[in-house]
Amino acid sequence: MDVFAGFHGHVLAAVQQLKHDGVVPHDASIDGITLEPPKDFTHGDLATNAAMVLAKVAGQPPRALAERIVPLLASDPNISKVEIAGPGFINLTLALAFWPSVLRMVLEQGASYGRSAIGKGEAVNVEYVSANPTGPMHVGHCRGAVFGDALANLLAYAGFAVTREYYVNDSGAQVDALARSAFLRYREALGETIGEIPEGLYPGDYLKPVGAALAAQHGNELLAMQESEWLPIVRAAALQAMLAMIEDDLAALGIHHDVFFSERSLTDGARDEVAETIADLKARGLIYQGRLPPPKGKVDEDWEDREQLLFRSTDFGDDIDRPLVKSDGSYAYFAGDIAYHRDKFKRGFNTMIDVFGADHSGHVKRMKAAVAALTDGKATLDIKICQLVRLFRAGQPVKMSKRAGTFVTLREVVDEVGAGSVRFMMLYRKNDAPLDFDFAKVTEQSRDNPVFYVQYAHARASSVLRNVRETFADLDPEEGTLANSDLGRLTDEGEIALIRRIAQFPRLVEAAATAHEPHRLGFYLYDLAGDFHGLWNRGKDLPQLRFIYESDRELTRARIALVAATKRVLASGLGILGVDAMHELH
RNA sequence: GGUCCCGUAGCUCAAGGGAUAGAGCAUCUGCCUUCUAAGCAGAGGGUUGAAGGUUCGAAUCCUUCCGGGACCGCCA
Repeated sequence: MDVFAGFHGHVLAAVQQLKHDGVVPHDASIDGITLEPPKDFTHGDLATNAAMVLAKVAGQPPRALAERIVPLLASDPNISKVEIAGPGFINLTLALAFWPSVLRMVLEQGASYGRSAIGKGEAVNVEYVSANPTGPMHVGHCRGAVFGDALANLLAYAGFAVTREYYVNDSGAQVDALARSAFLRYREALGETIGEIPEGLYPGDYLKPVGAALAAQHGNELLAMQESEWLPIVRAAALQAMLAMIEDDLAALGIHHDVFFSERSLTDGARDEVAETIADLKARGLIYQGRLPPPKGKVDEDWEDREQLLFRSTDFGDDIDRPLVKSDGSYAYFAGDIAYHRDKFKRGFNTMIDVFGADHSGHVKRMKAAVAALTDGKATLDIKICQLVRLFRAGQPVKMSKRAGTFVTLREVVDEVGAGSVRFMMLYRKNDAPLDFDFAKVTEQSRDNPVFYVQYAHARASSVLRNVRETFADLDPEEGTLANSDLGRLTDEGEIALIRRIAQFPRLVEAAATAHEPHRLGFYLYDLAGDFHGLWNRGKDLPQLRFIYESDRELTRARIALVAATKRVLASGLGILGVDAMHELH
């Protein structure tokens, strides 16, 4: 829980008092009132905008109103100074005696420090990756995969009941093409010369083992069958192999899904979920037969003006209504996707998050429209778009071409720089901004490489905890024991700054989870590492500031407690990002 | 043509509607040989693409425009 939550309560109580005194109307909204650490610490430890928010309804200038609030806050012994500043901010400076309580909390709570209950156990479905099961994962899938996984971690940490889900597009032309490709490999495995893989099929070597397995299992009996007979058999085998490969690739990045939801299962079972979904929409009056205007701009040769089954998605903010059935009578992909999201809702998810690549940004409006329509607005769908990743090698763009077979697989990237570095870099940027990934940069040992910088801080903290015994053999660097140190000995500006940063962690987790923005955690960890390294560096010139200070055992003990708390928060934060916290650099 | 995203220091990027817009790199000026580790400290550097609007307050929200990217289908 937020270590500052109690102070927010004080502010609200003060406002309540003003209402009681008739200074502020009773029905005045307090929603906009915040109490948060200011960007600039010279403004104090916490600042509230209460006076500015209430000024209008109270009919008083903000600063005058602030004058009324100040005395109501000053009585708290943990608050050493209350000031009015700028346009009407009320700045609180916390008593020096407050900070030890924060450290003690970190050390006592250990891995739980920073966990939050704001999720209230609410079920959240995070769907990510969902790459077509027709081949190995390539580097383009990396970002969405890592983003979705870290977001899921973050939400779980904030108290949501998270389900990690992968939508398997195992229905449609591309998996039939996969089956035909595998069938060629099967014939190849039986000794046939198959020559070049035809255009439109998958040429990769990764289907050879699938062909070989089919040959081992079926001998040449599939050869005698019609395509309509062998295709389902080969398709099932190929899909299974592809999914196993994908799961393996994801595991290399530390990613594991709870549910693999088959698109085919929507129509393959006893019931046709897509038909039910369309009937559902029809019952709501959202389905009609109609014509769409031809696409503007780009001339489409195949465009055919025809009457078709349309979903009235424009009622929910989409740009045009969307067709659900193709001219050959089969369902459009979108119809299945709606049925899938309807299924999520039926499974109890009122909060859904889809992580898409930039190439799917066009689907956002229609998907949100569908969810709004089918759930009467009871469910929310947030769609996070991950922009492109551009690969560089020492500043030079890496050229990739699927045709030339020079595209980089996810596995290659992970093998070269390590899962931790890949994950951190993929998260060290807002999801909706493009990202440059340089192989050279992420392995560089410098401040310029945030992965290294944060890892190094954790390793350095670990090292201090290991080494303290050499000076004070009886000093136990275990968290629970350190919590009893005389933490009031920590009075240096740099030490307080570090504690202050550590104190931010819980609220940062909550803010990042609420905004669905895991990247904030990456930046926070970089700042935290910076504070820690900075303090270390000051000990270089000033031995009396060193963590291990030979002439003062109790001060050392307090400082070791600070190091342990720093290490703990670094480890927790890295854990949410899914990055290993290293105890030694190598 | 339309939709979405982006535009912030020389470069790469931060910044829950809050105060004097912050980091790293690069540049400049000093210092330095390690509590095992990346050398450190300081300085300069900005009309937040432009113009309007909303409000106590806008990089952030709205409108229009400019520039860059992604996308547009009865594919999946």
